[in-house]
Amino acid sequence: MNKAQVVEFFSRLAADNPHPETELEYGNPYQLVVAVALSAQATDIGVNKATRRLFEEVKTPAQMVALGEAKLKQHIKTIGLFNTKAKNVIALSEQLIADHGGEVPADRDALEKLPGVGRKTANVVMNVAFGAETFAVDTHIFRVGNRTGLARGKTPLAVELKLDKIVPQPFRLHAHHWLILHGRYVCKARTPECWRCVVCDLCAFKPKTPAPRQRGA
DNA sequence: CTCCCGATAT
DNA sequence: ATATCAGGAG
Repeated sequence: MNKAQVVEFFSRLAADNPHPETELEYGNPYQLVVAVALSAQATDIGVNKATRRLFEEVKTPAQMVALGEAKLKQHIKTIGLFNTKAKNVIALSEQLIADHGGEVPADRDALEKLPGVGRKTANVVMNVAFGAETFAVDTHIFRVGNRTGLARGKTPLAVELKLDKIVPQPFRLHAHHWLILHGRYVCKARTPECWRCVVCDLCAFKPKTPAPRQRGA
């Protein structure tokens, strides 16, 4: 995909959704960190379902530590990997209190030192909470980048670095959300819905099954 | 590379 | 029944 095509790619996704946002629910940067940490290998809908009640009583690291690991597990029991996530969230909260005065650091390296926070989660927090032009490559972006030919790589990090090179202004701030939402609702893992994709003509992927017959159309 | 792990879509 | 879901750590 050449430069003009990349611009066209994002122009269309932007026209489709001018103000893309995360679908994770949170009230402050701390809750965002927790929500994203909980979202590994789980759906945003499933995470929101659990955090809605949790975040009513827990808004700070201190309140999370006070709640305790056992009660936290009960809150997030419906999310996959809940044992390790509960342990990480408690430890992460303790570390925020000990090393950062209970605040979320606006620093990628500091974020990555938090238990349960890797490069992808740190990139999400930097982008959503602090407006940094980061590219958080999750399962959706990894798939969309490789499938379309926009940004190919064998690892999420490789795709991230590729995106950082090729995505121009004024798309850099929201590129990662445009790609995620596109991957979640159109360029799906199992059954990509190419017949209603706005960038299908720019895409390297050619579906074997055509658009389904619509009733009355 | 393996393990972690419930809910949902296909 | 199985693949997939805003991954990270050992």
